[in-house]
Formats: sequence, C-alpha cells, structure tokens
Amino acid sequence: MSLATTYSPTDVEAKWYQRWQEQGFFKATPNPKKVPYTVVIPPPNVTGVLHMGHMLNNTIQDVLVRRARMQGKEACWVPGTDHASIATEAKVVAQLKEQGIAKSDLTREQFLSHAFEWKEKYGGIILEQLKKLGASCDWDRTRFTMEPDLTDAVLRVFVDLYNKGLIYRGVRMVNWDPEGRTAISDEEVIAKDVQAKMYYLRYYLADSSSPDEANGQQLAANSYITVATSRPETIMADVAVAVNPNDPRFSHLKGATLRIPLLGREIPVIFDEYVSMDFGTGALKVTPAHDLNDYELGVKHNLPVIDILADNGTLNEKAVLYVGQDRFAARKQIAKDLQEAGLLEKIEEYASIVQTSERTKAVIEPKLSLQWFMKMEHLAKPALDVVENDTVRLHPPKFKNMYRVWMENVRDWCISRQLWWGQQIPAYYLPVGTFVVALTAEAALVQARAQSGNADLQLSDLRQDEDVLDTWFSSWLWPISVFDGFKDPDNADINYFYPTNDLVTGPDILFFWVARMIMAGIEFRQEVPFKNVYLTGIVRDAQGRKMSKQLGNSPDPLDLIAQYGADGVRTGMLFSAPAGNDLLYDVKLVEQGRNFSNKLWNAFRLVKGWGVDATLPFVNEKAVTWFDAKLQGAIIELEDHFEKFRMSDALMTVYKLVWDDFCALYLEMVKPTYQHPIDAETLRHTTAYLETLLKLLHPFMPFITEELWHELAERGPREYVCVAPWPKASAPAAPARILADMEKALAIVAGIRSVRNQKNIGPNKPLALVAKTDDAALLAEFDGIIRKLGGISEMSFADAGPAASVSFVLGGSEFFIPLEGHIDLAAERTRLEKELEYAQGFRESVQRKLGNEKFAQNAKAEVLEKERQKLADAEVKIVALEQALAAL
RNA sequence: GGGGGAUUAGCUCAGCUGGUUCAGAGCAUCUGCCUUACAAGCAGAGGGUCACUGGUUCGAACCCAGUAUCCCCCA
Repeated sequence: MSLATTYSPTDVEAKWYQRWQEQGFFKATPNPKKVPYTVVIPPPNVTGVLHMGHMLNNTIQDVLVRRARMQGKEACWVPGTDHASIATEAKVVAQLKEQGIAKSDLTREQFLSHAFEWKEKYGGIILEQLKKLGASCDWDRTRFTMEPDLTDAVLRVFVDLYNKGLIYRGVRMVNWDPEGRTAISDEEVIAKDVQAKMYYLRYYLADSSSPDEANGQQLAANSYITVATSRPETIMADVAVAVNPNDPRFSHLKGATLRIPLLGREIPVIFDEYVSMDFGTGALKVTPAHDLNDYELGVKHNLPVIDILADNGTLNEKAVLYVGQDRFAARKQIAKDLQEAGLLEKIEEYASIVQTSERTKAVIEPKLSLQWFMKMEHLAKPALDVVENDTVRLHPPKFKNMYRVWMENVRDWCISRQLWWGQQIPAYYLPVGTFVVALTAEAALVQARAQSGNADLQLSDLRQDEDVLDTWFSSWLWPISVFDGFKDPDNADINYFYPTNDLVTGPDILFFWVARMIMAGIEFRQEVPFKNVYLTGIVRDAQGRKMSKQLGNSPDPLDLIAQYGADGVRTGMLFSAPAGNDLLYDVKLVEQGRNFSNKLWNAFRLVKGWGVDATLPFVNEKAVTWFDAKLQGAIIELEDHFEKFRMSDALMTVYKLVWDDFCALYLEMVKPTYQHPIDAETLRHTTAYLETLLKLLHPFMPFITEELWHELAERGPREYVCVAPWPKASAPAAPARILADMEKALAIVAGIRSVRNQKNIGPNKPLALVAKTDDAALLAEFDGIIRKLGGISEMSFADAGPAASVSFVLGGSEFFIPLEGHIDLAAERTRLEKELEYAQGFRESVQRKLGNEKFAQNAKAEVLEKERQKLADAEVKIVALEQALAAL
C-alpha cells in the first residue's frame, strides 16, 4: 500500500473546495420540491481579517448548513460584509494621512472614492479566508451593506419609518465619540471600571472674598461650600450648584449665589431632592451640557446650557480658560491651578466607571446634540413577544432574561453619524430651514415645493443632511435585504428563503443586531427573520483572557489551518464549545482535531488495504450486527444533539463512534490476520459503515471526508459526500440484546487485557482462558471475538480454576488464566478480598434500603425491582468471589 | 446599586421530571507496549465529601433557605 501513514491535508483541501464550487453545490435557488434551509452570515467588518471568533462562528454555521444540504434541503448560506462606518472611515483617514492627504481637504465625493478604492482592494480578504475554512456559502449571493441595492433598502426604510412617525430629528443628550467625532448609540458604549479621582472644590459665596483675593486673611468656613467632582475641567460649564432642600448643612444658602472657582462667573444655588445627601459633599455642580442628569436638572430649573467642548474633545472658547487644550490635559492643569489658588480642598481616589466607545475606545462625552432618532417602543413590544413565546428560540435559553430586560428598557436609537462612509440621510433642507424626507433628491424637490408653496425651488436650493446612518441601520435589514425584499418584496428568493432558519452569532451583539433584526422582520415582513438564534461563546486563551492583538495571544487562523488542516481546526474549535460558554482555546484542542483526522485516515488505509477472497465464509456476523446497533444508536443521539444545538456533544458522539466503536473495537474484531484476505460480506458491510461514518462526519470535517469518499469507491461525476443523503436511523437488524451481550463479552476481554497488563504480558503471547460460568452460551457466541481481542488461544470450561492461574470475577462467572510462574498467591488473595469486601458492603447498603419500611411503601415498583435485582446480582458475585478465594 | 447565570476529576464540561452496581465524557496524568492501519498510536490504571451550612424526603449533585466565590447584563 502506498498511502502515507499520516494524513496531509494541504493539497486535499484546496482541491475539494474548488471541485465543490465547480459543481455548484453551494448554490441555492428556490425549489418548490425542497424544503429551504437558510442562514445569513453575520456580516463581518469589510476591513476585517479572520480571527478566532470568526472561525468558531463560521464553523458552526457551516456544520448546520452542510448537514441541512445533506438532508436534502435547499441549503442557502448567504455571505457578505458590512461597511463598518466608524472603523472603516478611521482606517481610510489614517491611510490618506500617510499619503499626506487630510480628510478636510477632500470633498465628500473624493473621500468616498478613496474609501471605495480601499474597499475594493482589501474588502474581500475575510471572505477568501472563510473559503480556507471550508465555509459552504453561496458566493454568488455575496452582499455588501453599502452596495447600491442595500443602500436603496436602507433609504426606503428610513423614508418609510419617517413617514410612520417612527423617526424624528431632535436635540438630545447623545454619546459623543471625540475620536470618531460622531455620535454613537447607547449600545455602542461600553462602561469600564477605572480608578478615578474625586476633586473637592471650594465655591465661594458671591458676597465673600476668595483666598486669591483675601490677601492671606483668615476666611470664615461658611463663606464657601465644597463641591465634589470627578471632572474639574467642566466647571467652566457650570450653571448652578444643587443641594438637597432637606439637607440642614445648606439651609442657609437659599437664594445664594456662588462664584465658580478660578473663573469667577456667578451661578445660583438651587434646591432639588434629586441631589443625594450622602454622595460627595452633598453639593452637586450642575453642568447641563456635559451630563445627562444635569441636563434634566437644568431643564427642570430653567438653567442655561454652556457647552465648552469641541467635537474633538478639546475645550472651546466658551470655556474661557484652557481653550484648545484636550479635556484630560485641561483636567490636570486645572487641578494644579486650583491647588495653587487654594480652591482645591483635597483629592480622593475612588472607583468609578467611564463610558467608552466600542469602536474607537475613546472616553465618551455626553453631549447635547441635534441628531436623528428612531422610536423603539412600538418595535420592541412584538419583538419581545416572539422571543417570550419561543417563535424565535434563543440557544441557550438563559439569554431570554437578558433579552427581556433590554427590550423592556429600550431607549430611542440614535441613528445619525457624523461621518461620510455610510448611507447619507435622505433628508433635504429648504432655504427656510425646514426639511423634507424622500428617497431621491427629485422626490424631495417635489415635496419641498409643495411644503413651501414655492414652485420655483430648484434642486440646488436643497441641501441634503450631511450625516450618514449607523451601520446597524443597514445590518438590521440584512435577512431581508440580502434577498432584495425591499426593492422587490414579492420576489421568488425572499418568498422562498425568508424567514431564515438559524442565526449564529455572539451574545455581545444580541441587542445591537439580533433584536433589531427581529424588529425589522416583524415591521417590514410581518414575520420573524429566523427561528433559532445560536449564541456562541467568546474565544479566550487557555488562561481565560480575551484574544487580543495587544496581548498577542491569538493565533493566526490561517497559520493554524496550514499547520493542522481546516478539518483539524474546525473540530478543535468545536470540541470545547458548548453553546453560550466561552471557549478556552488551547492548541491541544486543534491537535486533537488533527489526530482525529489522522485516525480516520488510517482506518481508511486499513480497510482499503484488504484483499478479498470470495470463497471465505462470513465469520463476522456478531461484529457486524453489533456495530449496526451502535451506529443506529449514535445517529439517534446525534440528531438529538443537533435538535438542541449541542454542537460539541454532537461532534463528540461521532468522535466516539468512530474512534472507540469503529476503530478500537469493530475493526479489531473483523480485521484479518496480516496479509490475509477478508471475506466479501464483511468487507461489504465494513465499507458501507465507513461510508456512513464519512457522511456523519462531513459537516464537521468536510475535506477529509470528501477525500476518503472518493478514495473508497469509484464515484459518479456528481456523487460527492458533500451532497450525499444524510443517514437516517433505522431499526437495527439485530435484537437489542446484542448491545448488552457484547458488553459482557467485552468485559471479559477487558479482564484478560487487565491481567496482561498486571503481569506484563505483551499482546502477542497467546493465553488460555478457563471459564466457570452458567452462561456458556454467551462465550460460545462471542468465542471468536474474545479470542481475537483477548489473544486467547484455548478456551475451556471448568468447575474449578487450574492451579497457578490468575482469575477475575464478572457477575456470577469466574475466569481463570493459567500463568505458570507469574502467580503471587498473597497478592491474588488480597485483591480478591478487597473485591469481596466491597461487594459485601454494597449488599449491605442495598439490604438496608430494602429493609426500610418507608422505602418499600413509597418507592415506585420499578425502583423496588431494580433494588432487588441489585441485591441478587451482589449475592451471586459474592458467592463467586468466595469460591475463588477458597480455591486459591 | 439592580437583575441573571454559574460553582461536579488537574483542565473543559455532561448529568432530562430526586431512585440503574455507591457521579460520566473528552483532554491531561500514571504504567506497560514501535503488537505490520495509525506513537498524531495501542492496552491498562489512578483520580471527585458534586463550593459551604442547614432544611425537605425512606432517599439529594438534582428541590428549598442562607453563606462564599466567580462570570454576564443593566445603572
């Protein structure tokens, strides 16, 4: 035989991926004769490269899709990317900067052409990488969230929701990302624990002197109040100091006016029960432009708003002091200056939280800003219901709680972004300042003329809103837009493939994306977008840390594939990936995957190497029927795991079936002695089993299974395991008893092997076996298997063991292996005594249980019966052990 | 601060409505083997007071209460 002893995946993988594509196996078209099975990929960032999270996520999708395809469904996996406006724009800006081009020097059109150029160059990388993993996407359906058709969908939806009154424009406190220089939504903000400082500042009463004016005179303690703040640089935006009306410490301040430290501007003291008396000093500086709560307080008390921050996080001229300095630099500086002026009482460390941008990591500024928002309440209600009533099932279901809490507390979605890379908002401003919303500029003009009553308005008089829409405002339409369900709501694709079946994604975007897709599905198609949501864990390193570039703890997926094969990597990822649990990546897992590939490869080599002799009798019926029963059982178990989205368990079921049952047991049972031929019937069964195993393994390990499928037999031009029918469980050919009987026979084999190990006797030395048993039939039935696996040359029955033999007891039977010269009587005695002691202890415990009247009264009949059986078994075993001891 | 989840072998996890010969798997560990499919392997073995404390029950990893620790979400 010329096949290498180890499997090398590299050549094999490229070959089969190409063949599958040539055959068009991944293409899906509406087919009324078939059940559709649809998955839309969570579109990766167009600027991205494959990381371990993608590997896990896409492996799971591919397993589901390949299985569905084999089940005869019309399997459609739609790939694509999203335009990731903030991230991509940042990358393009950085790249232009390297070329000496500033974004501010470009027009919108010029910038976009650079961005598209960049996208053309790098945008396809991640999809090409997915092919290396084996992803069986319908590549002809590849979509991009900013392509014309999907942009059209976004604009239609915007106009539609605006007309329904669900989108509005308004001034609200938003999360401002000073790095991205754009507003972001609440969901894009990540709270981070930090060790911060609390600054205690003195605000002097307007009618008293402050230290810098007092020429060193002692000042009365009641001439100022102390205000604690973590952001002293915002005092220039202060418009009041608030205290609780019930706080006796401040009752004398009714109608008082304070001076802002350093700045000197006068602000009132206001009284509001909102102020917590135990936090800080009980006095709160009110800065409506830079804090949501302060803003609300300001509105309530009719206070002005002073915004001292520029879009890039520096202080603007309204600050008067520190103008042009970055907010953090200004904080350091003002602390120093306050200190010097004697206005800083103390600084305390305290554990705090800062809000950061999910994309740029910059510290978020709450900022009062004119933005576009989407009302969520109307959309959230039905989207919550469908999850509550399992129309959409989350796996694992523990995420339902999280989902509910979010949906019940959802706030309006800020959808405008101050960027260029994205869909420009289709709102057009008239010279008079009002606006209209329309799909096109032309339509807008018509509306504008009507609205203004000015028939002379021209296109050039209209100014389109500068902002673009949040990328998620594209992604939330994904399951519909990829099938052109907005442009052409009744087309064949959307009617057939929508709603999709399963969605596989991470819990981190459950609200960002999953919830909103559900809303969109219900709103625009009156139907949920998918039936199951499988939430994967996060891939972490062996120490449980997140994979990150900075830590350098993330392996390059493509290197990994090159080294261990895509099949090895896929199985490695799945081995420890129960749904919703984080996966602790360890190279050992991938090694295990590779080893499994190799095991399969060698099983194939063995079978392939057998010669056939048609004149030989069929001697392996027991092995064949037993494996058939095992196989049917495994298929049932496998289906159950798939139903419950237990991918890791599903894989393990096949893994054990292949490795333990097929390789370690079945093949060893039927394997002819070296260079001897096998009988035709056994070979036929064995080949069929191997073929079934390849099918069951294919979703997990597509490449090696395809390779072996073609090596195993001559195949027709379109006969691939990739599209072979998925095995269905059938009633086993043999009675169920075979499993239990084989277990007994294998226990005898294990007993023999254990003796070999104890006595250090190699597997090649033939041994004799003497049995003292009531169940001679079992031994006769499994004679061949026991001989072969146990290395037994002589098998006989006797009432007593021969002298100088090692024995072991199974049930009520005793087995002896004559071993002249290997016997240590004392050790044998000790071993048997220990076993006996254990059996007696066990018998006692069962007797106690049965002797308990309440147990006898309360326990179910079958439980009682089981206990009686236990007792009987124990009795038999004790007798056998006692006899063995006596015979020593 | 509010809510949710978890705690089972060295590691990662199963364990369905309490009752199969005193809790299972994979990996890791230990021992012995290059036994002509595979050392990326084979055979065998060891390893757990099911976080802790109480309670319910004839019987608890499983139900209840409390405690501790960890994780997640929200503020």
